Amino acid sequence: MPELPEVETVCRALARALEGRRIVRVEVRRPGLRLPFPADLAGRLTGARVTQIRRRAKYILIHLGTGPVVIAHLGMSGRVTILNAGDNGRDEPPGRHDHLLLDFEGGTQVRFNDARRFGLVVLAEDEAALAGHPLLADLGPEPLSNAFNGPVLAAALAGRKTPVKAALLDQRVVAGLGNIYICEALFHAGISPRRSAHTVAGKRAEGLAAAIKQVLAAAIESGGSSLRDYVQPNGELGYFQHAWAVYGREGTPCPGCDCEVPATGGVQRITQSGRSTFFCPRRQR
DNA sequence: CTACCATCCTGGTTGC
DNA sequence: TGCAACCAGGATGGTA
Repeated sequence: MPELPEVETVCRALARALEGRRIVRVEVRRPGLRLPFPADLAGRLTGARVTQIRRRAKYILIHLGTGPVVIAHLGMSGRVTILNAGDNGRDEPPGRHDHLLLDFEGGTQVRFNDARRFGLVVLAEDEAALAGHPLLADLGPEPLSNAFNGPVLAAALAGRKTPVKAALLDQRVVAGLGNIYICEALFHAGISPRRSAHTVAGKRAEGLAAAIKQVLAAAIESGGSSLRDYVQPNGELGYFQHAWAVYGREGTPCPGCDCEVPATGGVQRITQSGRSTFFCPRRQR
């Protein structure tokens, strides 16, 4: 589930539920995920008050006043559930993949669940150390910010011979995109995922930057995309998956030109960088 | 420096 | 129905 729109949705829900509230209990249920949990994670968080929750790229940042900043990433399968006092399941015991539980004053509990354990939860010492943290230091611009536009994108792609699809997966080019939204943005921009990255310049880069912003904004508006049983932290389904033009739609007619590519009968699926790419070879050049 | 590949893990789906 | 193979939203570290 978690590319930028899903992480943004999670951050907004966490901010609404937790900002201003104090952590009263922390349960760490395994040694770590992709990275080990910080030493004494429970001790460092217990008693702290959440001052602000923000997103950077696909990272969730939980600010604790003058204390450390929690840096969390959902990986491929990470989920966050917010359970308020009286909610269904609030008193159920944690499941096998509920690795971290945070209890807040007022009875709210946050569960960090991650079946595949590709996610992570680490700490930056304080706000001053955040930007320079190794996980964040090399990230490219936020795609929805003014710092990201056609010329900036073109500059980041210049000199790269790799396919533009692969370049966009590189978080140093632009932060927060993943496999799904790259396919969607390339489709809306009419650019082939196979096109060499450095040839996306000028007007093409303008169009791609605009398509990225538009697709991400629309997805956030829809609460993100639900894959499998992904739900927002409040239990609601995101529904942007119904708006996908090409992702997961191999063999269906291209919704842009309504063409049926003779060889395959519509949207094609290829493998790039070991991942599935979906596109319309007629509309995307 | 770029580019490609394997790898970390579990679970759901597909195909025989 | 059973079971094996394959596939999945990400990121990194090694090798060429």
